Amino acid sequence: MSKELTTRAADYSQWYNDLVIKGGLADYSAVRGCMVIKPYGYALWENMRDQLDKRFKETGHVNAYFPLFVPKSLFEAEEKNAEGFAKECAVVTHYRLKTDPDNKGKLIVDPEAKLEEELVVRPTSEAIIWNTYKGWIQSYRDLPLLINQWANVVRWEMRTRLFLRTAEFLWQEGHTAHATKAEAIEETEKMLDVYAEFVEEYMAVPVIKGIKTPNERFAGAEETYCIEAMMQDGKALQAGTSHFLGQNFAKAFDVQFMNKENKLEYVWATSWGVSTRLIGALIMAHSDDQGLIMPPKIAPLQVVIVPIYKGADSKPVIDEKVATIMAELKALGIRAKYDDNDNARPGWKFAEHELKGVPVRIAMGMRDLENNVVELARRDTKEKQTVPLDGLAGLVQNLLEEIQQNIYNRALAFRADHTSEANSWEEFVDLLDNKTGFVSAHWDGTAETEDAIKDKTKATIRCIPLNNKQEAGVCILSGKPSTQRVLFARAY
RNA sequence: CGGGAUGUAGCGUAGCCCGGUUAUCGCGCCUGGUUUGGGACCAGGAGGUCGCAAGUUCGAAUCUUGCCAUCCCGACCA
Repeated sequence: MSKELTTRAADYSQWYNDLVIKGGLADYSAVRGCMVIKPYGYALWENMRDQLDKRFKETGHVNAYFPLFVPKSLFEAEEKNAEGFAKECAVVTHYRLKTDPDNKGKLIVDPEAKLEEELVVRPTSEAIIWNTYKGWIQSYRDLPLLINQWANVVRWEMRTRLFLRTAEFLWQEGHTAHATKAEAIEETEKMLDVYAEFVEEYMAVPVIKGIKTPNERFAGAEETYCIEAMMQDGKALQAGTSHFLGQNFAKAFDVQFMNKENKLEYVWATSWGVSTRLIGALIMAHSDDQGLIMPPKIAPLQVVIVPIYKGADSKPVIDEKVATIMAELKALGIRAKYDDNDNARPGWKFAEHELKGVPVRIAMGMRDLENNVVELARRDTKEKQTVPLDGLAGLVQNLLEEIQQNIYNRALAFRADHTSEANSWEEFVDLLDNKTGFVSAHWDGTAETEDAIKDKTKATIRCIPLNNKQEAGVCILSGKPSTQRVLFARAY
């Protein structure tokens, strides 16, 4: 079969790629490091985007759109931010092509059409946005400014992976300006909560909320908050970040406001983002060797109905019954499809919908029709049951909720199983190598130790969990005193 | 970007070492028929710049060089 998947045990990376490609989420493109998001994958993204967008708006944000290009002089204004991204920027240097005089039918960059100032293709939009905010903010009455944009960004990565790290990706980036430090920090934390709630409740992926160490901090931020998720191979994935930017960008772009006391002050900033990388997290957190497993709340398709018929006579009878079921499902807002394509037989359809991760499948044949029942199958456990037609829609609705909860619980249990405490270096290394997952251990708080641990084990500090328990201990590597444990893991 | 591997029809592949008729097989696709409760069967058919570009040769899927892409390991990666 061309649709055969690599198993997780055989080759986890290949399994992941197979799911993305064969599950119809995305395809490789003609551009290095860039992918085509196919309709099924995009439908998933749209569902995720719609939920997030709703929450952003509920928390007082509005959407806007800023340019793809950032003049180099603006880009370099905030030094740390510029430095952090410099190595992965695509840069536009010319604005015209012309026909090659030496090679008919080919085009060359017109050397006459060199831009006076290079344009950086945004790897993130702080620079262009803060340059704009300068003109929008004069008074405390203009604050807070709470803006989000849905956009694409480009980061010229050396090594790319479908959804997890592509040269171009889709995301949202919130950029807010506040009158006080406290309010900006509150915003940073609020948006982290929005992310955590969305990822847990809709994507059914449990996350750890925490803050990054200075080493792992966003370039130009005072503090980076993050949510960290765990994949089925025990590796961590940063699922979203929310940054408290202090006054760094306000100072770099000279954004000041007049406060109530008629004094000029620099504004306080935040930025926060999640990307199509979340789709990678979704895949690796839930799916199995048969294919994708979509959380019902954001699944492009929640229910698929497969007719089983012998001869042309029975099909119209089934069609009629299914039309009723479809109407009932749609009345409850359930995304359902009647897969009556005659080219494929039922067994093929079952396998295909399992590959695509459709949460619930309903099969209906004459046998069922006579007994007024259908076969109801759930993707997460592969369990099948025969249920009466009466009250089917309600039952399906409950089942969708149960599946959502079940895959969350499953991921949570996996994470619990793969979260350990290490109290010695030997134990630490052993856990990372053999148990994988998060390892909670004491760290002396220095960047040197953090780097040394990374060099020796490839594990990084994923975060210092919020509201972390304070306890005296000694650093796993240096033996120096420590006041708290931090979460280590190998990560994507 | 460094090391390794791979690239032959939509997918998976044989052939490559040791150059030589019309590039192998399976799945998928098209037509017709029979089918349909876990990836159907029969018959007929279409589909190939052998990743791309140069080179060596009378002759290149096969040898050489460069490039591109994917995977693995590293570096890098907010």
